[in-house]
Amino acid sequence: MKMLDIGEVAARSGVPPSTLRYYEEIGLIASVGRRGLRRQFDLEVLERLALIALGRTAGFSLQEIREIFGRDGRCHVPRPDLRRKADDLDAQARRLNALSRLLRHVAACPEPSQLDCPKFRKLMRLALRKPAKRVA
Amino acid sequence: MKMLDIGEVAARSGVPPSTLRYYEEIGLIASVGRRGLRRQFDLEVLERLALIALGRTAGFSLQEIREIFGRDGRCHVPRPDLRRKADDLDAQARRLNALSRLLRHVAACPEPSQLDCPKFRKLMRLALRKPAKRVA
DNA sequence: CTACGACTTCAAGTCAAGTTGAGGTCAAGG
DNA sequence: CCTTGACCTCAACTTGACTTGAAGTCGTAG
Repeated sequence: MKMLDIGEVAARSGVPPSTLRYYEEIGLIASVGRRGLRRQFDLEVLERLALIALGRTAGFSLQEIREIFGRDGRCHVPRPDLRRKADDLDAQARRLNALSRLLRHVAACPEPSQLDCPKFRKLMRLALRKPAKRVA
Repeated sequence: MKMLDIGEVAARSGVPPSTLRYYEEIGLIASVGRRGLRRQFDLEVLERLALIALGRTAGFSLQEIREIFGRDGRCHVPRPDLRRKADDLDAQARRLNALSRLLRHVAACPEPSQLDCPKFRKLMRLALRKPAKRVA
């Protein structure tokens, strides 16, 4: 089985070695062993890192990600919680879309102050539906 | 014109007074004056706070938010940048949707280890399209 | 008048998520 | 043999976003 040095993992994933060590320290990834001092990773870690990056951009903390994609590739979160998180993500996605439309409108609108533009205000009310609450 | 004490703003917005002072300090919101020592805010600040919350959950830093919805309600970001940010938001929204589907699948899938499930792997590849890059 | 509660400032503390640096190990090449 | 480069550890530092605490200032109610 092909093993990767930390440098290789860094090169392929774009995640710096210092961060990979940190992630290992907090139990977010695992090396499969050492060769001398050097950590060896197998290719699977790359998928895991991609998933971690994804979770991060979705606003999950590293702790949450560890829970959701717990070491051993198994998920230790009860199913209803997962579905709730999925709902949160959907709501969040809708907010992002609304914000996106808002930004596009700002980019296009000639109105001197945005707050004076009725379309802006309408888009904003729309973006603010679902009061933007962080859910741990 | 109705003015609000910091405590009222906190009560109506859910943002604690300490945070409101902090936001004022970094120029993210402005009070319209003082009565004695006390900051007075007008109602507009509530909309601004909602917008800030929205921006935060979209992953913008407070600095970015300040640029985008710059003091005076005007935006000081060049239009192409705004459109680029909007594109980022759309991409991000798509990733969130993919992640949501992934979570829902995990909640439903009986496969002992997710990595063994072909549907999981497919959803994951899908979620990972657009390599999840943070754009300042 | 004075006590209370809601505010004020300012400095320091906290937390997550890393990064940086000093000093050490090891294998391979010249 | 000895240098070089890639790795190692561990502690300390950084940044962003707040929070906390001590000490002080108001204005209104009793």
